[in-house]
Amino acid sequence: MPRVPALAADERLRDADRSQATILAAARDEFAEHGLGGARMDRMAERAGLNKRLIYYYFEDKEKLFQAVLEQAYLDIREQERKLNLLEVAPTEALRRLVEFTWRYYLDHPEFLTLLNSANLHRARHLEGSERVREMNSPLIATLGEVLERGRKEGTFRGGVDPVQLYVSIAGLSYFYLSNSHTLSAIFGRDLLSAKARNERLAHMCDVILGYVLRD
Amino acid sequence: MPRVPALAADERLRDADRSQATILAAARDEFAEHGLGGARMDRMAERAGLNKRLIYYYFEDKEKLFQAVLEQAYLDIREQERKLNLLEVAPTEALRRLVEFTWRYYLDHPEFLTLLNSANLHRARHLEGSERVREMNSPLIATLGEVLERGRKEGTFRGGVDPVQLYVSIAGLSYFYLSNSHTLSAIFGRDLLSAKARNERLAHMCDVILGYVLRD
Amino acid sequence: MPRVPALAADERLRDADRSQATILAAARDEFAEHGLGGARMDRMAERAGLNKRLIYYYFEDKEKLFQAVLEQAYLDIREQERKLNLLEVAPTEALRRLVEFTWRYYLDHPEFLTLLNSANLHRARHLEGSERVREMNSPLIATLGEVLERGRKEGTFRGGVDPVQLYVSIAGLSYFYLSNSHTLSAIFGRDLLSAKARNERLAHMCDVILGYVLRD
Amino acid sequence: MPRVPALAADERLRDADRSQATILAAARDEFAEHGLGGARMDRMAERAGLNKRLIYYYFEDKEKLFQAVLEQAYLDIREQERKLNLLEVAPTEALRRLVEFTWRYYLDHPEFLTLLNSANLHRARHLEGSERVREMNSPLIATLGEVLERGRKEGTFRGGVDPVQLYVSIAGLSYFYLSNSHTLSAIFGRDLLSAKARNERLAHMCDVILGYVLRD
DNA sequence: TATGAATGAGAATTCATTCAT
DNA sequence: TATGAATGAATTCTCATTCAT
Repeated sequence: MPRVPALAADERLRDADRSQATILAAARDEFAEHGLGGARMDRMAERAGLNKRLIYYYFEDKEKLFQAVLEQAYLDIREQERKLNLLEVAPTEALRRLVEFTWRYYLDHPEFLTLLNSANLHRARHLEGSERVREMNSPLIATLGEVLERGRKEGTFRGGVDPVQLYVSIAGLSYFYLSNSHTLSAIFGRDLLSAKARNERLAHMCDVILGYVLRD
Repeated sequence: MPRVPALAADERLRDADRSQATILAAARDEFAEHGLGGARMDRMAERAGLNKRLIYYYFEDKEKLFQAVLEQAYLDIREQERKLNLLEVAPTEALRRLVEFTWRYYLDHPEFLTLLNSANLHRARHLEGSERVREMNSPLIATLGEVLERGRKEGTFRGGVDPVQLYVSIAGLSYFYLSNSHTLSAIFGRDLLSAKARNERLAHMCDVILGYVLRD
Repeated sequence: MPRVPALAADERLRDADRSQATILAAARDEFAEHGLGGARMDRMAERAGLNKRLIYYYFEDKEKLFQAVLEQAYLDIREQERKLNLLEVAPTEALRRLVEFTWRYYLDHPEFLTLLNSANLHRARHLEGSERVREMNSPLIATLGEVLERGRKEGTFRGGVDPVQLYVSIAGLSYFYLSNSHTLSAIFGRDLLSAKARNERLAHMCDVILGYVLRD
Repeated sequence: MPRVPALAADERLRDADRSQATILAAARDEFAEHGLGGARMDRMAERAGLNKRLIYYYFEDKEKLFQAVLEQAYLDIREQERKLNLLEVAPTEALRRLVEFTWRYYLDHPEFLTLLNSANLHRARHLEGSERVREMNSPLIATLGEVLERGRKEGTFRGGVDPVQLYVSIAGLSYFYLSNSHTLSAIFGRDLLSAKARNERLAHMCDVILGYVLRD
């Protein structure tokens, strides 16, 4: 005779999902802070407030867990990008929004940068099997291509711009600055993360990207 | 009592130097391939063909070894940059040379990228103590500043360009593309390292940087 | 409150019996393949297609489960032996039947051999409590004793043959050959399980046993 | 300036050998007592009075260690068998010696029996790679074949006896009795290891083997 | 300068078992 | 009767580091 009402099964299900999500978040932070090699399963369990064994129960092993974390990370950024509605504003505005969004996202999600770094250190072997990741990412390039095309038709943008190249450049301008801010700050003896420095960087990047795309 | 005749003092020294250099190279490769957390002292010794104990003899511990590797890496790239003689050619040509060199260097030294990534994952704590690194790097910014100033005076370059921002952008355009080439290739389903793709990227980057600096 | 109509009491029981039998068979195979130490409760559940928790529900723990498996194994072989009706044929024929049966049974039930090995590795502590096992086994020796006695009276068998010794010898001749067939095959570089080899072994064993028992 | 005399290098070597031998003995006992699955690396280290890490240093992993233990075990019994000098005595005496030796050896080395059992549980995969084991074992069969041949020529032995079959029978008669003495004692309710029982068994086995081989 | 032997702390992973329903 | 979720205690194996010469 169950003491709780009929929702029990649902509850249990929801618990399982919640546990998995908690683990995933804890793992993401741990991987982001220490890299794949430096991350500790013990610390993840502690961060999640759950038994270490449970991580293996749900994710099999460290490698598979990392893969799950990566997929989740891409899922998140691409979902946010979709919300920018780049096709509903003027092309120039669309590009500016993308540059700003990318900058903001990397700034707010430093873990995304280090996760990418780890993935690349291991030659993206964690993405190879994943078709989901490719599916997730192609819409972005399609959208960017459309923006460029509309700008060109309108007469504001130059022609012949490859959306993949442009996306990589937009991302790279933010990425290198933020991912390497520690070494760069040490090297150039100047705080690159002060509010002023950040504003300057954003302005610079807009100038660079728009300077390249806009017709003279 | 050694059975082989005593070596001349400087001969022994030369052996010592050679051993250190061998270790450093082995360590660089190991750190580059596996990251700081994933690198194994055992493998370094094996790569170097020397006893593991010797690594400790010369470099004290893993952290210090990583620091030494990093310093060596910066030393090398900055030395190569110096050879570009950017002040002896026209400003536009100087910028183009810098873009090309950076691209080329990252392409030829993929280990440099992963070393930087590792250093940043650990918040550059390996550079903090090192004054040498700052000293190494400032001349580059000074030179770039001079190039920009001469371009501006000449009338070819726009004014108000921060050499640090520009350097970060130049580096970032190559860095992101190459450092993340594995994930990007997986994500966009397109080989970013084919000869054709590489040429296109280089052309694109020159366009972006010069498009930004040149006066319309 | 179950959504399916209540089962008749005996139907539920039958399900319970079936589950227990399924578990027992799965456990027997798992113990036989991996030994007591190497057997995995998880795998048993999987083999049985039942929830792991159920094994504990019915058998309390791994040790008790092993004991149950062992008892079942003895129950089976002794029951088969009873069916030989050794007292209904001539003594010589009875012995030949026992040798053949033992050989055949070990050949068809390799799991019996490994279960015995495991039991002995653990010094038979799984049988100590079990009176059932002794009860099961004594009739065999009694029967064999009778066969020998009849043979002696008849004049075909020599006297003074201890039925326990003889039974151990009959079992041992088959057991060692089959239980160690892998190492022996490896050691002597000759397949001991080919049809020809098996026939030869059976003939050899009959010769040995009858050669010993029969009066010259 | 070394404080110990020039033998140092030898000393060290001997230490390494001694450590390996100590580990091997500890591992043999542990495997024999608990089987491959139940053996604990920790306990081996404790038994050996050496650091657990050292076991991995010398033997790589548990599987390889087991293999080394097995090879050592075969090496030992075959070496002892060689010392029997079976070709220097009369054929009947030679067989009796072999039966007695086998019995004695199994009695004195119960670990040999359980090691064999473990090896067979794992289908002798630990011997597959090992050519040494085959080499070790073939001389025994050759010797036994010669004994049988000489007995036949002499007129005391029957012809057509396969030395492999005979060897397996000799071993099996002792093996089953001793390896399963625990279950057999429990089952038949009679102590099979008392001095009296042991003497009776040995006499029985000689009777069985010689009864088979000798011409009537 | 160079090395083989040795170690303690810790890492990923496993396992029998229990909880809650 | 049956099950998915959860756990604590091991267990195998790894790693940076030190010893002794």
